[in-house]
Amino acid sequence: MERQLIKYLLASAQPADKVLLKGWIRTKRDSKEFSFLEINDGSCMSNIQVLAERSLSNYEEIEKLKTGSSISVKGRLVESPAQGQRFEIKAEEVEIYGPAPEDYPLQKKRHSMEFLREIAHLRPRTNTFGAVFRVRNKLSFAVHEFFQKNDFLHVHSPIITASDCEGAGEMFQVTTLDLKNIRVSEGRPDFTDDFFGRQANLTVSGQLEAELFATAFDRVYTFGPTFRAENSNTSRHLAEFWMIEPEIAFAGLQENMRLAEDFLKYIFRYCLENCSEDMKFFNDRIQPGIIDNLEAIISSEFEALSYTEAVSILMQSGEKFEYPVKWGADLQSEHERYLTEKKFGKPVIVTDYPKEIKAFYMRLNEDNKTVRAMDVLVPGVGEIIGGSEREYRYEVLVSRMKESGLNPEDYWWYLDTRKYGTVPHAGFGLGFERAVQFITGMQNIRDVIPFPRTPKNAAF
RNA sequence: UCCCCUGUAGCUCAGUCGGUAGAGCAGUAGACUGUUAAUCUAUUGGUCGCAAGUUCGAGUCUUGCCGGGGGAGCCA
Repeated sequence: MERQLIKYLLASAQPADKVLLKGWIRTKRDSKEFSFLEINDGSCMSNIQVLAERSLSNYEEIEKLKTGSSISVKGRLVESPAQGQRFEIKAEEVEIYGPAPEDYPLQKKRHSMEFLREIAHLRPRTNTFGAVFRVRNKLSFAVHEFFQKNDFLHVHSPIITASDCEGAGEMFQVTTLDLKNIRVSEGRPDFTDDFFGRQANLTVSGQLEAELFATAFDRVYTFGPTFRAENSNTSRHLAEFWMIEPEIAFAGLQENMRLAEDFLKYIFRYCLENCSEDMKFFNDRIQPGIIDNLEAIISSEFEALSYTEAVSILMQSGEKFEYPVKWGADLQSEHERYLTEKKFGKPVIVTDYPKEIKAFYMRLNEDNKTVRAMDVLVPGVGEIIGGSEREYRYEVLVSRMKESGLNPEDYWWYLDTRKYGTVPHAGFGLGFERAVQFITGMQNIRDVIPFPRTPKNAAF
């Protein structure tokens, strides 16, 4: 007899005589002559109800089973005589794989997210995290599907990088040197002894590599782990996270904005259509209204405005901000919140920021003051995408590097793309976990990644 | 890294003015012929985060340390 997943059993068109299912007991209700076992196998949010009667040969053991135990059930799929479910299983044989003693931490009650974070090895067995990781899975698939349908090439950008300074944040060092017994010359470790013969780090961005490939394949994307050693303690930062970075050649800021908007709408719609049961759970229990919200976003146009326009809107808003709004200063979280949550109530794309507050590789505008940057802000999460049209003019890029205190020689390979057949191009970075957060309504980014890495925390 | 809040039973939490520890769930024992977070009866369970201080007396007040959360910065 072939085992069937619970999601298919529950979706059956009619009863069936012989079925086999396996899973974990979520809860059990006993009566004198029988027990109801609610079984979940992770294939869907719903449990299937199993009726186990005293006539079963091992009923005495079944009766003692507790929440968390793993079992296999052979029996009949029958229409349920009671309210609450269409089908249930009338057990004919119950095999016990592993009972769960009474100290199983996930009892049938509400647990706090903080407590569940401390038992990250068990939390996938809860309703909330089951839904989160099913949605995360589908979302990941949707990312690939969108790009593949649109002729993008997936690039596996390196995780270890030896480029001296990428400038996107503090880096984790990668070394095989014996740190307890390190050879120092002139006050510094001698990296010529190290594995790569030079200092190496975990990547903080695949963008530079994506740019290289875009000059060959036109449209590319990376989707991989990214590492930032910042001492960030917030609900939207991780030390290890997954980033999606498309890069398109023969394109500028307009095409980039269009891509970002189409992409977000596509993956949102994909989740609504393919995770409806889980999305209903988020809508009912985690963030009321999230489904309507996403649907409204899919059918509306993102608001696009320049940094200069954003500053003037903020100054005329009459809002009392903790940090004053001033042209030239970066937008604070409260300013971004006002724009996306209060003023427009939908995603907002802010473009053309002052060059002083953005990275060296962004295309300088004619005014010599601003660069073709874009940030996509969404309600609740804030910045979900950061990107730009890239500076493709060799001389301008070199002088921007020098202004930023970088040594152009360290980037000779990057500069080569501007030297040989340079082309206008653009791209952006999307924080995958922030997208999962936005879609599910989960408040803390640590609860949308299987095993979160944050300062002072790398358990599991 | 900075600011604020918080730490009491396995979990979620209450604990008044400083007077010696409490509920629900889970567990345990039993009842119940269809339950849906099943219900009903009884019941076990505590280094009140750690350390020091004030006091006749500290879960409660003070200080330090540690853990957790929220906000800010860095960004995705």
